[in-house]
Amino acid sequence: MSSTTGTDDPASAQGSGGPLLWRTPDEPTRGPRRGLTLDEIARAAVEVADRDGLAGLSMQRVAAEVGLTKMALYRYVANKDELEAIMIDAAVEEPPGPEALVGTWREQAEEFARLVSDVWTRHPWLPWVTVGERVMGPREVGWVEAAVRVVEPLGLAPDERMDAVSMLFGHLRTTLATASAGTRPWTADPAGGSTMRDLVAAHADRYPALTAVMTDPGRPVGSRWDFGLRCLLDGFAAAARRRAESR
Amino acid sequence: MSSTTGTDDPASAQGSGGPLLWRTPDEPTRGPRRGLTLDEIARAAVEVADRDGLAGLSMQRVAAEVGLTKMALYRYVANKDELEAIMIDAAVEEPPGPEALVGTWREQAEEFARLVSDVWTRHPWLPWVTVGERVMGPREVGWVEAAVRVVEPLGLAPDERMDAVSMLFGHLRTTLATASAGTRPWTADPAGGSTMRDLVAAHADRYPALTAVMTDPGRPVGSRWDFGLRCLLDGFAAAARRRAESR
DNA sequence: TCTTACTGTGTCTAGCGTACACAGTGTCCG
DNA sequence: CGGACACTGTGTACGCTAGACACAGTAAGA
Repeated sequence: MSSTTGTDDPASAQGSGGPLLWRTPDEPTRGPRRGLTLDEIARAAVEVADRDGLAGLSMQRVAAEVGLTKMALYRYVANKDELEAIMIDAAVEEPPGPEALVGTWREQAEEFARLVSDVWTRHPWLPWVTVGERVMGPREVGWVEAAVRVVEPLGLAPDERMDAVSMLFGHLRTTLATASAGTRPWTADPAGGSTMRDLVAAHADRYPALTAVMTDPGRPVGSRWDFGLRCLLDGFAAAARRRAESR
Repeated sequence: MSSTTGTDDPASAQGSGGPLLWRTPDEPTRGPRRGLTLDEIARAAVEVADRDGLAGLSMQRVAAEVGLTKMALYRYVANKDELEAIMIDAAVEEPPGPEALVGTWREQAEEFARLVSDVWTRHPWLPWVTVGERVMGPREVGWVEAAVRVVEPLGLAPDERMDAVSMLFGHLRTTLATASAGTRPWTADPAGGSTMRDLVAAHADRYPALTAVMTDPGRPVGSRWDFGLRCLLDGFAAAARRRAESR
């Protein structure tokens, strides 16, 4: 049952994404050296995704990028999910440390949102892939840790703290995912670009409230981003006030 | 250029998801009658997705469900995206009319969230598929219309109204998408179930803030749902106050 | 009756993830 | 020093996907 089994599986007997993310496997003594490191593969995969999007990411393409056969990749990762796991943790880079976030909790939150936005804009596929049941890597957990630190001064209950962090990430994800789809954020959330505007205009009688909204000239995108984040942080502040009063 | 071309394509010369959602194509006079209606196909597709999830949804499976060959489906829809479009609009059902939402804007918002939650829980794949650049169907637009109506009394600017609606949908999506993945919402957002708890516990020194959060017993799920929505609506209220004061 | 438009079927391609057998390579042990 | 053996990378194969295309059959208009 110990590691003397000498199996082929790079993620031997552990769930996908498990050990590779959190533990450097002990190097084998026998056999040819590996031509690549996991980091190189992760970086290549990130590059492919940056260039061709998530849909263009295939074992084939990544293998070609690093000069390997498709099947040779399976010597490094157990399956595509695990590849995605390591490339996510490679793409998110190092989370901000305590020294990078200063000032009031609100200033820290705004700065944190800006930092996440930076990374997720550099890798537009990130907001799409960081949903659902996954095993997070150490760096990604580090980002969550940083977010929890930011909301700590609010004095919320532990689970409320986590909920607030979830909401913050969710908001950023929604905003950036739709923004990266080439659409204006607000038309995109459950809509689809100018087509939505046209459709609403063509059925103005059915959608009076939307028609009123659509005929508005619209403000610069910057103020939209501010509005959403401000709403959210105001909500957190209200929750904190509520909790402080009830105590 | 008129419709006398007599093409094979069901969505002739128009982008995917276009005409089928918003316009009933004129029935042909010649040739055999169709064995099915679009609605029947949409319902079958919804059933497949409900049963096997989005990953299990393929042209093959849907075709088999309605007793057709895979390729015969392409007589009804132009491609898989269009199939998804019509099945989304079939699954969301009729949006709530003005009579269904009464009381203060806050009560209406809470009721609206409950209604969306109902539908998205019945069809757990819906929160996942209603993102990104798409053409929305009439019913889906109806839900957005209803949401805009709800936030109208707040007196926000038109684009702020739309932003608020986007945030509301985004929040519900995040919450329900992660909830339907079988995970507790707060562990799932950027995490993955109990593994996250284990990982954090194993690296408590690296993640002190998270460790503090994780060791909390946790409240019932219901109060979590309340917390998030309350935060959001408090944020909207604050925005409305801000706007009222500045005017 | 003949033409024509339409429905549904069968065949085919390109691509996907991945299971498996195998050739080559390098190290440790007898 | 000579296997034995563990390891890396390759090639082949399978089942699946979306979709292009050619064809048979059917029904209505000219």
